[in-house]
Amino acid sequence: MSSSAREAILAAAKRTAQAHGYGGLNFRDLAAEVGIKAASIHYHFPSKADLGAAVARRYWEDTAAALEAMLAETQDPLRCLHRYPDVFRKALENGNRMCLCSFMAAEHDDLPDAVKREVQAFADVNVAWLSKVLSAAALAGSEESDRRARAIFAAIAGAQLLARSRSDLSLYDALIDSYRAAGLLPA
Amino acid sequence: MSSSAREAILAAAKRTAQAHGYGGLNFRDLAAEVGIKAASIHYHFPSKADLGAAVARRYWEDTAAALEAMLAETQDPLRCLHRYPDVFRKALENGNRMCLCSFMAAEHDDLPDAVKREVQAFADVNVAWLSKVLSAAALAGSEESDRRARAIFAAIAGAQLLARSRSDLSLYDALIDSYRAAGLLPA
DNA sequence: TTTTATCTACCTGCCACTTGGTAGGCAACT
DNA sequence: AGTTGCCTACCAAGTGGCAGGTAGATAAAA
Repeated sequence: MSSSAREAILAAAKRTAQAHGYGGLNFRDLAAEVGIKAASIHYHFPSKADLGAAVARRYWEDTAAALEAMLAETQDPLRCLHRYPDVFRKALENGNRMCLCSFMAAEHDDLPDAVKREVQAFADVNVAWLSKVLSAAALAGSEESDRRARAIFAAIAGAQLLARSRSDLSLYDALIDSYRAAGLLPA
Repeated sequence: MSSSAREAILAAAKRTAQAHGYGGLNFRDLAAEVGIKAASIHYHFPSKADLGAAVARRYWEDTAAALEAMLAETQDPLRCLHRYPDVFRKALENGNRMCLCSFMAAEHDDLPDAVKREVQAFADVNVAWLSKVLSAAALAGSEESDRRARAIFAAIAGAQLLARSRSDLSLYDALIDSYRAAGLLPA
């Protein structure tokens, strides 16, 4: 396997960044987790910025693929919309982690430009998908669906953040319920 | 002035933490900003955890006072509710910063317990105030108002996070508008 | 078929720098 | 005399990153 180490590094870095952010990434701990030496990571990712950008890029690529797969599978926009919060729920289930790009959004001022771009791409991917699904479900006009999509994305990110700060998964569920009750998400 | 340095440290630490989080706080830079030496900060705050907790505590105390003042001044719950998003907008206006406690919520796993407690207190203060105002405006039953308050708080935190990641203040305004259009916030 | 060269993927060892924190001193005020 | 408030000087641990080496695979040249 030529790039198994590279994949292992990406996977470990993703897990770490979801719990400790970009600033929490460091070559030594990452190397120990993968089972190689710190300097070897520089072979695959010359600088920390390269690593961070690669992790964030992989993150939104995976998310985009998962969302498209969900849509292709169910063929039901409303059902997809209903399941969308589960995407963010999974991170909380997995050791009270959070969306890598939400964390990095907070760290915005300290991110290399290449990383910032990937973080924005994650938001773009989510908003575009939500907008498409909202339109398909005929829940909003094509102009309004874009703004609604952004609102849903931001609200869910906030719910995840609040739930994480309490280590309380049920709080996340309650917040999603409240969004539905308030009309932000379809009931 | 006995505690002017202490106050200056707290103020500088607040500004820094709003842009770089708890992890971004460091004694050297803080001292330089205040005009004293790094070691001197340890006189006022023995450890970084003490400093972080003090900053977070002061943050929610100030917020609580500002919210109560707003309520006392206008005497109009609906008007207060309408102005609530401005509290979070101010951080963005001030150098694209964000709520100190939202940032620290992301850093949850790396926070000393004392800091975590103050971060939670900030959320409690906001939710309690919102809940009170919602009830007073007769917009929700006393049970429902609590859940609605949490939803509003989380959604606004998410909006701030997203707007910050784009350095786009108008995006924050657009998101608040969308929340109103969707019925999460009163129009 | 042996030799030479190149590439991959990793290693050891080091460097300059930053981190939070400590020890001890000193001058002013009470 | 004791306390307050700050200082200089230092430290151990950790940071990202770099220079240089090496074992093994591949492949072209002799």
